[in-house]
Amino acid sequence: MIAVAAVETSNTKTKLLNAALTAIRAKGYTATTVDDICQAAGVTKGAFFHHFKSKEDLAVAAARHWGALTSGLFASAPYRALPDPLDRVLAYVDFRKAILQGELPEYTCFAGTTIQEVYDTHPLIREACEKTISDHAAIVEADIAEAMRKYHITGDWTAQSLALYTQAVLQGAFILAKAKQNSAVAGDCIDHLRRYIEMLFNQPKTKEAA
Amino acid sequence: MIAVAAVETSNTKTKLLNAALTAIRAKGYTATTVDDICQAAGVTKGAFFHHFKSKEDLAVAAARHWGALTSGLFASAPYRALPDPLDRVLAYVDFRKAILQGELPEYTCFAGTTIQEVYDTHPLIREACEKTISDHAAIVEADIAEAMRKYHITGDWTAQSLALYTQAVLQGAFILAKAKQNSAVAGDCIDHLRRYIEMLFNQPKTKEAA
DNA sequence: ACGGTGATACCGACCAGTCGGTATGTACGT
DNA sequence: ACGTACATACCGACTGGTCGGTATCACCGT
Repeated sequence: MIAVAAVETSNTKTKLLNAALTAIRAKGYTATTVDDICQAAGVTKGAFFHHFKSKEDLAVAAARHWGALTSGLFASAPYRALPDPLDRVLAYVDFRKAILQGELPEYTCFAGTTIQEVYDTHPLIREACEKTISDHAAIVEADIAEAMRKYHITGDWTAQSLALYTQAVLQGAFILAKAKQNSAVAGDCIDHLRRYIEMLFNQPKTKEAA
Repeated sequence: MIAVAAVETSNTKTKLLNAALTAIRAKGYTATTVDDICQAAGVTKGAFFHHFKSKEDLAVAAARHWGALTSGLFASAPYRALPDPLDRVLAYVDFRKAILQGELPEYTCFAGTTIQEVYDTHPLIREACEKTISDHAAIVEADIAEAMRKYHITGDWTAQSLALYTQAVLQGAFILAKAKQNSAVAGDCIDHLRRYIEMLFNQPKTKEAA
């Protein structure tokens, strides 16, 4: 009962959040109107402003929602179970490439897209988006750091900078995919990223290695 | 006389174009109003619509203007005179890193920023931005291809894909810089990119195909 | 030398529509 | 009775774009 009630009460809110993610990824934050989101979610404006005090407030919540969705997705991905940390890093990259399916607004990053647009005008949204990117990078960083220890890799770079680099490549790959309207160019970028990581660790591995 | 007249007549237009580049890079396309641009350029709305038939028309012109500005910048950069193509590629990367000065709207890419926002809603703007990126990448690609020939480098990647990869890294680096509001993270990304290129060209001269 | 003509560049008040946000009302579980 | 969760009607500010008008200049027939 309580659980059902909780689901019921958050249903409208979740629908708004999901509608916001899709709409903003397709049209951008400013061009997406509150009415757009309400219509996509199938609720009225009154419901919108019942759950969010402003459009900006929704965007901040949507960024957190995005973080929760993605962290769930990666935490439960099969590659997480690989015992070798380097395998996990490379399988993460492969997983990111495998995700490039469907239409652009479906696989691009809400946080990266939104930050570009509002970093200077909406500090709260910027912070929320930054946090989802940093939190995600931290997970990759942990595997990289473990792999560096295991394989005694040292260089004039850190696990953190490499983890952030992976995110930069992905974000940049999305921009090229949007520019050229095809995901193949993004896949090529991810291939380069994988090759780089293999070279850094001096041991090319095939996707089947496990 | 003719030249002076030409400069005079295009002065207002150029001021609008430059104002648009700065404003849109800082606030995004949709959030930037025609009045914003007019005020920044110090001209009236009448002048704006005398030179551009719509806001979208201005954005397309601004993208081309951006392409002209950047292609001039890189064509006249000192590194262009280096005799060795691989030196030119690496010096290009160094140059991109050296550019990371001042405030974010000053060194980020108009084309990449704008594409993220309008790729799905304004095809003409998307095309214009895509062209500036592709044209720029083509210059890098030429040096990469020449370096591959000179050093007999072959791999399961092409000069074109590596050139596009450099652009993806740069675009992604800008997103991280905006997210974290500092340019150091972008510099670290460019360091990784440089290391990758060095490694690709330091491989054994003949490499077996995978 | 000069008035007429047309083209270009620019001005700024104005308009019709849109946007984020609010005010008010209602249905309902407790 | 009362708070939560919506729904609907509406508002004022703002936006992209228009339109009638002005200033300047080159050109041209007389």
